Amino acid sequence: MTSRYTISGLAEQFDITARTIRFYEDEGLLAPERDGTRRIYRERDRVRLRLILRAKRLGFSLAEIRETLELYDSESGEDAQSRYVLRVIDKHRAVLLQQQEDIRQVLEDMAQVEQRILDKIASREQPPPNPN
Amino acid sequence: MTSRYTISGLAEQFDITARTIRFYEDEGLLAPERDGTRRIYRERDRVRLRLILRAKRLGFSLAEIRETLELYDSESGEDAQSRYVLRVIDKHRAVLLQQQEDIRQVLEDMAQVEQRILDKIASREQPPPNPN
DNA sequence: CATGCCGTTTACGTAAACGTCAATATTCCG
DNA sequence: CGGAATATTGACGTTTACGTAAACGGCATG
Repeated sequence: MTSRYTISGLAEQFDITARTIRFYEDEGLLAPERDGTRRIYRERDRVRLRLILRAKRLGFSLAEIRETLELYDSESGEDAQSRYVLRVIDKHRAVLLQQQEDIRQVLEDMAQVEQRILDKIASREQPPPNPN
Repeated sequence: MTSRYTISGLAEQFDITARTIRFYEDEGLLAPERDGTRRIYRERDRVRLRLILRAKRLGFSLAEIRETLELYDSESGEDAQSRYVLRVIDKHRAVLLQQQEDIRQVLEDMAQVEQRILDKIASREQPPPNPN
């Protein structure tokens, strides 16, 4: 019952092409099992793919995503390695917080443009009351 | 006193290269004045550039950014045009909200990885109390 | 058995976003 | 005024993230 997926199945689920999934494998982002030559994707592959696409929507490169996945997955046996990972996490967090701020700013700008337009439309439907 | 900037000045301010700024101009994102052959950037160019870089940090392409800037800047004289712009704004807003959600998810995942590591470190500094 | 239909590998093509010269003005500064 | 610094326009190079096509294997099915 350990759910198995075919490449075209996964592609359909995530609305991407099989080519894209194979490419991610070439780039070391996925490593599905094989049934002979055929790729077989398990649940963990699906989770990974979801993470990848999420990061992509935020504008990260496949190289960045791969490195991050490797790092976070690493057992980080040694203490030094653990502390290194913690520092990287902090850096990533900083980037994400910057993005949150950027989004806030853009939403704000958009709201202004929207308001300007709404005002103009309103001023045509209902001519401005003469402040007399 | 209407502040003027040289290309290298702007480049330094935003920590990008002059090449990048010229490229944005080629792509129709900027249109500075000229003093003979030399480019002169005013405050509005600086604001525009700031917007551009903000959108870039969110992963948008220069083409998308250009279209958006053109659209939002357009006087949108006709009513139909105005309503179209409003619809586009709504679409953009949806993308940004999705990104906010993505960021939340990634931050959550990161926090889990971090906690896992912190636990491991702690378990080495202070061996676990025997639940006896 | 022929014929689709997936799936696989290999390889070349492509668009985006600059980097990197090179050659040629301009301008600034002692 | 003359050299260094800065700017400009090509033009070609590069990386990323796939698209697209070719050539082939396996299997199910009418």
